[in-house]
Amino acid sequence: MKLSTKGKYGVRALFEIARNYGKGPLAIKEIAERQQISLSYLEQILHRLGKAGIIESVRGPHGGYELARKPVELTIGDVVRALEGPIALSHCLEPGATTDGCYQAEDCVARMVWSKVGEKIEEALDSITFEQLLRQYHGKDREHPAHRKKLVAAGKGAC
Amino acid sequence: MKLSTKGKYGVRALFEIARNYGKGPLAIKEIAERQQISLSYLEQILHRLGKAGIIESVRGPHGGYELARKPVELTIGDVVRALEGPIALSHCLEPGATTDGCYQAEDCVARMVWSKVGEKIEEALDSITFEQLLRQYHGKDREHPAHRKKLVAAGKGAC
DNA sequence: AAAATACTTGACAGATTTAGTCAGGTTTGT
DNA sequence: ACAAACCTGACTAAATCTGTCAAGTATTTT
Ligand code: FES
Ligand code: FES
Repeated sequence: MKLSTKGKYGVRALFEIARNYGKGPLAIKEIAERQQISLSYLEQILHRLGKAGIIESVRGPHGGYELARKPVELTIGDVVRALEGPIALSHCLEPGATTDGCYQAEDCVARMVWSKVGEKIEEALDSITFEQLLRQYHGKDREHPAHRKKLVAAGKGAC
Repeated sequence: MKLSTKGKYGVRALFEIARNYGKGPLAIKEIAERQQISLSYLEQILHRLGKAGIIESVRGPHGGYELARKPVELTIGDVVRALEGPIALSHCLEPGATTDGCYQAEDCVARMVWSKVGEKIEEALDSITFEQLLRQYHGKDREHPAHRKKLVAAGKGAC
């Protein structure tokens, strides 16, 4: 039940992009430095977010990435789904799952369990918008790259 | 955001043990057959559940496993925690996490997010008891080993 | 037009985790 | 004593994760 770094990095990167909302695109290099994420890896992540319609890219000098919608319309759930795939605790609860290799419906005791829990997770993820994050973070500007760098060097724990 | 087979098999195995509640121990071989789980692998799983105080073992002939508490006092959350470790979306939200390599507290934007979501997940998991599962399953006895066997052979999807 | 900036895409590899096997051992009822 | 049944730890193959790398394509500034 851990999140992969993709999801965690994605939220952190989007947080930076969201902070820049309304001020034009933010360069990927800038994001990578502020959040101490490998630039090459970040490219992969941002590309996925682009395909999911969460961010838009502006090419050429002074280009970068910007939010495709207002922070209030972007939830953590959107990001996690884009980066980690659909929230389904079991394979047969995924959207396109076939009946083959699966009890489906009332025959399967476990299905109801994982389905119910999955719904709660989505609810929780979708209840948090980037607007809220921005508001919560307003003013506090203590997450300096240097600090983050030390953490990443330590190896474990960064979220 | 997938569950590992440990968690899924664990719930299925415990479901069988719970069905036998009050009727003495159930042999591991029996469980493995009914749920089509590899016997050797199941040993690992049951051992963990034993260490977690969820089941008790009876050794010797006619031995087996039985629930250590009443089905109404056993939740899916107990099982998942025992088999997949503490529910913590990020490493630094685990119980014994140190401050080293981690912002902790209000400095970290992401912390609140993953913490809040984690709580909701625990809530959902802990709201489902095996009593409920037994009740729901009462009478329906259509999950035959043969059927499950076909599913497992199919490779994907069993939950 | 050329150069600079920045995004795009796909292949690849090392580390880690998962899923499962195996080979013994120990305990206990008959 | 014997057999049924659990106990334990080591081991491995496969999958996934976490990045890296290299060679593109697109856009804007000068
Ligand atoms: S890095 Fe540990 S709380 Fe965020
Ligand atoms: S096996 Fe697919 S719903 Fe349970």
